[in-house]
Amino acid sequence: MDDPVPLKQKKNPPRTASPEERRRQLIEATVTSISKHGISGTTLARVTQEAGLSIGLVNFHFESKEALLKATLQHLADEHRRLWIKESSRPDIDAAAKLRAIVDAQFHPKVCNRRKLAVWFAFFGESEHRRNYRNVSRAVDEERQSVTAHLCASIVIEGGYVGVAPHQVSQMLEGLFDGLWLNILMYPERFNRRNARDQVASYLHFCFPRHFQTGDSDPHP
Amino acid sequence: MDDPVPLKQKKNPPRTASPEERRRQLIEATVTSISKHGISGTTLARVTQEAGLSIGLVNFHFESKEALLKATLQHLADEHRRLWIKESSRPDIDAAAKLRAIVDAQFHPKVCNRRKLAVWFAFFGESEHRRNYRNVSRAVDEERQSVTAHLCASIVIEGGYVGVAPHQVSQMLEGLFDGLWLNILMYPERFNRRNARDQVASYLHFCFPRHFQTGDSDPHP
DNA sequence: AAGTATTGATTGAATGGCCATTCAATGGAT
DNA sequence: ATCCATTGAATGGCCATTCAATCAATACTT
Repeated sequence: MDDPVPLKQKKNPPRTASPEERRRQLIEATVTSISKHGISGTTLARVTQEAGLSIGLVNFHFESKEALLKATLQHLADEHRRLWIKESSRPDIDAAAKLRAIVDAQFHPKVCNRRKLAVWFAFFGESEHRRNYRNVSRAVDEERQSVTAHLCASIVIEGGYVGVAPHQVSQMLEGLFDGLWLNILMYPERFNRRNARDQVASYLHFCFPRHFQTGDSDPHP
Repeated sequence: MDDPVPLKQKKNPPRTASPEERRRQLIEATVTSISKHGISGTTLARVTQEAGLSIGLVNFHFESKEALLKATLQHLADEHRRLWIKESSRPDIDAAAKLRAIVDAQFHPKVCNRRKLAVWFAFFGESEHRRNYRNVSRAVDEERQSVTAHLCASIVIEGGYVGVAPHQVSQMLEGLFDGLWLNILMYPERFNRRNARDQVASYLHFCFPRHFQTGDSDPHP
């Protein structure tokens, strides 16, 4: 039983069943269900129906509903981190461009859409799930703030700005990100990705006028 | 809270109370329960136990759990609105002071504490409750943004500021308020009322340097 | 190749627990 | 005596989880 299995057929054609594929399907269905019905309205029956699978599969591929939720959160957190890391790690751009990339990632359609925002705020909404969120995202959140703080520090030095505290700017950005996300989720007619980005841009223009131009887009009707 | 009445008598607390009083008690208990257990963990059994009343009372004084939740939200919204309206309506202060008063109200301990923030975010977290939130708070939220926008416009004229769009500042403030609330709720060691206020102050200092000094406000933990 | 065993994935009915709501009975005030 | 407030057991519905049975794919045997 602990013998290494001879895997000469690694390239097996898709079996009628899949290992990781099922988990992915279930997580995807969970995101959809949470965005429509909230966490408490997300029953295993709904998730599995959404995924087109039978109800027993959740406790087979995940140990419990709780574990499914945690995996869903982890999935979103990974996806988000990958996005801003990728864009802001390019060696060919300067600090201001990297900071801009982080902002853009925050409001990238892949991450910042009502379906996924609903999931984030679902986890923010109950203390039990907030604990999960902290476990999963605290390090990522702190990492992002730390990175932006360093970028701000570089920009301050580069531009010789005075009276701008990098750490404070980075904390402000963290607050803004979450607040604009909430506004987009809550009042989508008044707030959207574009003017959220413009808001942030206008703030950065105040902080670093020689590195950030003020928002270019037209006022939304 | 505590009555000066002798405590250790078996039947001393009034056995029947006015409907208003009972509603208040139940709403208070609901806030406590939601902050501890979330909305889905807030069962009528828990609420009534917290209030020291029997379970049947909720459906007597409110028509349903749903109605109790709505009333709780309304209660918080009213309390919040009363606070910033009161402080910012004083006729003896100028626009900048009024704007400062709105900011202070947003982070006043009576409103901005983890117990009540948890309730707000509980309602943000599920689409069904978000609908309730919108019904109850949309007008208030828009009113507040409108008021701050007008105050910003006054300040712009007064101070002759150029390149500052009042509406954009007010939208930014709305975003900041929510975002800082969330950060305080989520990471209370890194974010608190005071530095939240300082964050906002530093932003307003950028916008209106001659009207707002950078965060040197009186300590108010 | 064909047949058989083994392992792993899938199904959904059954189980037991929790919950909002109801309501008949009781208590207390006027 | 009447009316309103209060109580909490009973009801019925929903839900996560379990598990025995079933099915599919691969490995093993002849």
